Amino acid sequence: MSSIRDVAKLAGVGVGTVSRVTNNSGYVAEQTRKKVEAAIKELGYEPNEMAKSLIANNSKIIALILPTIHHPLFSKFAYHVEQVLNANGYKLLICNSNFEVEKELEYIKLLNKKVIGGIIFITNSNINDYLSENLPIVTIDRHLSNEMIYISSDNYAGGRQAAKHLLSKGCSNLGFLGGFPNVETEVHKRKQGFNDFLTDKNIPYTSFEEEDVIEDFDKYIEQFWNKHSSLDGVFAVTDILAYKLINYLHSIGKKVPEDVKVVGYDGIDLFDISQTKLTTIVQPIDIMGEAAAESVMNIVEKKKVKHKYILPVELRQGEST
Amino acid sequence: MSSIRDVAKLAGVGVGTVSRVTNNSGYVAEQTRKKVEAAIKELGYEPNEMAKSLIANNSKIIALILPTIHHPLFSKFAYHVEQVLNANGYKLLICNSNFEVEKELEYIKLLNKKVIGGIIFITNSNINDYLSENLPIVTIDRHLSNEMIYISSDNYAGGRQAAKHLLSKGCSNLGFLGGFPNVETEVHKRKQGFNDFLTDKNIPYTSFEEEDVIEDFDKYIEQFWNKHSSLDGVFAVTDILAYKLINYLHSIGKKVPEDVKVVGYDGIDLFDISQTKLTTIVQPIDIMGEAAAESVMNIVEKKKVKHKYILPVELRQGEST
DNA sequence: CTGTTAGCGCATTCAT
DNA sequence: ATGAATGCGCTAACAG
Repeated sequence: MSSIRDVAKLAGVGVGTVSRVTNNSGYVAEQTRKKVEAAIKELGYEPNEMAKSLIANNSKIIALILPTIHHPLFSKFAYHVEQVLNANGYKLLICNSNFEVEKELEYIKLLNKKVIGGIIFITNSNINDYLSENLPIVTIDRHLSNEMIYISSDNYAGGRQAAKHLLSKGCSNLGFLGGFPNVETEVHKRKQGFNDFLTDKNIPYTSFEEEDVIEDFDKYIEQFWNKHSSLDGVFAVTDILAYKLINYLHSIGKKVPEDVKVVGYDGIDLFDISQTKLTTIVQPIDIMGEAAAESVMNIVEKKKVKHKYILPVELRQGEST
Repeated sequence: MSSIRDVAKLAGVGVGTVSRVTNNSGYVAEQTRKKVEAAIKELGYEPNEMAKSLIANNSKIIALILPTIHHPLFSKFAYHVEQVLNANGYKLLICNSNFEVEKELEYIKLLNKKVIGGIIFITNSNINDYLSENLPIVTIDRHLSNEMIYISSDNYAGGRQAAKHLLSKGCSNLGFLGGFPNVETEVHKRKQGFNDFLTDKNIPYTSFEEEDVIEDFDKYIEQFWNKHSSLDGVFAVTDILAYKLINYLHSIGKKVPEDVKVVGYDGIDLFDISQTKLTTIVQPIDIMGEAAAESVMNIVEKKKVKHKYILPVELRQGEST
């Protein structure tokens, strides 16, 4: 690979001039520019980005830390993040944390090592203690500190809509199927919205959650139904839980939506893979990804950043209610 | 952020010594090492990776170029690639090409710019002309040149198995539902295997493919069925096509597998989202990801590399046959 | 307008 | 065993 000096020599100019040409900065005579460009072409010269970053003391690489990229919601999110970043000359690094704090911390270190310039963070870990203020980090569905930018869908409104919808469909025995709320995330507000809507109307409902993470989801669903088999309307906190519940109900001879109606949350894309279209609260995951990308870039470039994005959700009518 | 000089000053040693400590290279007295390590801790020093890469003239970042990360097969592949890379101190960059050649070329340039050290490539583009030999590139399902390493599942065997399976299930009117084979990829061998198995036995079948990429997949499926509505056994070249076909058949009142049996190819993960489990040829996408990651790393580190990985597939019996 | 030079943070000789 | 000096490829400041 040829360096800036090779180009300078071939073009018969100084390295400063070459730098000015490749960066379109400062003055350079049209004649000289032509000579330099010719030399660049002849040598197939490409500026070494490492050297540039070393001087600029920054990196145009953004890391996306998430539990696993192998999840339809996250991979769609990642897609949109990458599209926006790339349009602005940034690159996207992916880290599957698998919920391991050590791996998350490792990537935070890359911030100091200047490998990456910023982080978009989807996590349930308690990493507050490890984070100093004013780090170029954007979190999703998580309000870590007052300083930190975060983005989420309107979980609270979504919970309310789910309750309202189930009622409007004639359900009288409502239930909430939650996950593992061991950490305080914005996702809790789904339940809160659901609860508040019903409580305001003095309508009782049952709730099922599990403090400890359970490996076997099918067992989890079974436990849920064994305890609450009289329900005729369920709000599942994620689409995947909703689908699993529907499959379970079918397996025990219950009909959806006739016997039980189910509403999910997320709006994951299915590529026509599912036969029953799920009624669900759709997050604008594309917009969320774009907002996340723009926010990190703004932090990195020290521009103004909105501290908080709460994006509107929408109920999509499917065949499960 | 503190630099190596700050550490040297605080520890009362030269920068060379600090370098020797952080890299565990050369001799350094136990006493001195302790002093240096103390200084490092006190300052929270992290070596600047940019500077290291500049000297080493390499990058421990690998790029994965694929059509879109928002596809269940690719995102699973990416997951496993990242796991292996990360275990070896490498990082993974994601690029959604959306089938655009320009974007693919842009990332190949990053190789020269030293931003990345290698590429794992999933593409249909004709990029041969742009690629010089001996680039640290591994391709998936694509045999670009004799020099280039490639990895794929045993598409040919998969095609044969699909044909054999449909016959064994009693189908007598077989069809192949293909995609857009405008470029020569290993995927063609799925059809070849299917064809050869049937031709050997003198069993006729019909084939449906489209040269130009069609945006509307549903229309594509409809066209297919309108032309070949007498089929009772179909091998769809991908799972997604298979699912779309099944949904279409249901919509026109056909029963699967009673009226028509369908076999797919890929074995994409569904997280219990689908009710009908598809019978399909399962690619070992996890192993493929791991092999891809190991291959690029070996190229980057100039170790021995196997030129070709053809990984075995397996038919998974579902409810669609 | 352009050439020269210092220095980004680090690894690596080379004396000592 | 260790400190000083040199240079990786580049940008920015400065002199001309």
